[in-house]
Amino acid sequence: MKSKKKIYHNSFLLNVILYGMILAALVFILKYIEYRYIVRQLRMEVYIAVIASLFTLLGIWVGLKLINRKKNPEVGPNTEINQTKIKELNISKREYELLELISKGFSNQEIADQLFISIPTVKTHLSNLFSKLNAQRRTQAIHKAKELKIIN
Amino acid sequence: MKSKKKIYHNSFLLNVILYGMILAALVFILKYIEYRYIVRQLRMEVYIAVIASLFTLLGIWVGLKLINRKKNPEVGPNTEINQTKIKELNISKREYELLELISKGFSNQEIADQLFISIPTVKTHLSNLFSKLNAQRRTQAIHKAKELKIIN
DNA sequence: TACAAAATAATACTTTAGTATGAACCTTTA
DNA sequence: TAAAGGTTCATACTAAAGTATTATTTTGTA
Repeated sequence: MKSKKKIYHNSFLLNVILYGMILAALVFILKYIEYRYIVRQLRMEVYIAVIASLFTLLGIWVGLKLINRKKNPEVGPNTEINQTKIKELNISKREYELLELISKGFSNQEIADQLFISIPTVKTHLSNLFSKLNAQRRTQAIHKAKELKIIN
Repeated sequence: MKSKKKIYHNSFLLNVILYGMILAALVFILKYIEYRYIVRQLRMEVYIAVIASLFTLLGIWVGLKLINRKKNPEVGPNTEINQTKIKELNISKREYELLELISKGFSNQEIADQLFISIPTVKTHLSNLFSKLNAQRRTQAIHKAKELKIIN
């Protein structure tokens, strides 16, 4: 969390510096054009058009950067998990853990191995979970859990 | 599909017209400022700064509009179904139907009843489906199918 | 400390799920 | 028409999954 925020902040600073440098470059270019056009006594309109175009492009670039900063946080199809519902259904920590594992397609044996518990224990947890979710099968439990937004 | 494209096209035209009008307004403002500053013999830099600021803002606005056009299509939590992958895996129509049903938590018996077929037929279809998805269990098949974005 | 809830486990059993094999029946297409 | 692919079904298994009951151990908390 903290490191993520820091990175964000740094990239923001970086962009500000980049923006400043590009601005400086533009001012330099403008000054150069100004010098040439004043010396040659060309039409003012051309000068204005160049300035307008350059800064419009700069604005577009800044606009895109701004949007990207807003877009990143909403990336990811993962729906927010409904913690309230989990507590409402009295689903324990361990039961929820098992729920996540069956949703990933693991068998009772695989779950037992991963959590260092016996198969009977896995079955007990799942049996309790199913009754809390009012499900008869693990597939049904997974489906209901997703509809209730308690898993992704 | 077609109506959606039309709406898109129309809103694009609308934005172009809006952009044109704002551009015209800006040019008018510029001309006014030009007139005043030339008449009063003020410094060129101030004039340039005003132009640059205005067109930068214009650019930001255009940039935002461009991004919004790209952002809208990705609205909606339902992921697009990967039809190509389904064909790649040689999953038949019936097999896909069964896949959808097991993902909704139905048992073989319930599926047989819904589709007016026998349980052995359900098992045959699922067995073939599992081998195509390289899955050992229905829960695993569901999980893999979701990862491959062939079901929601 | 004592109590409640949670986690763990075992046994015995029933029910589903999944595999393997073979076969009949339709369409579609070469 | 013959071949191919898809759908259907059956039998006979094996392997998981799920239920019910009972019981021990942890753990958090009044």
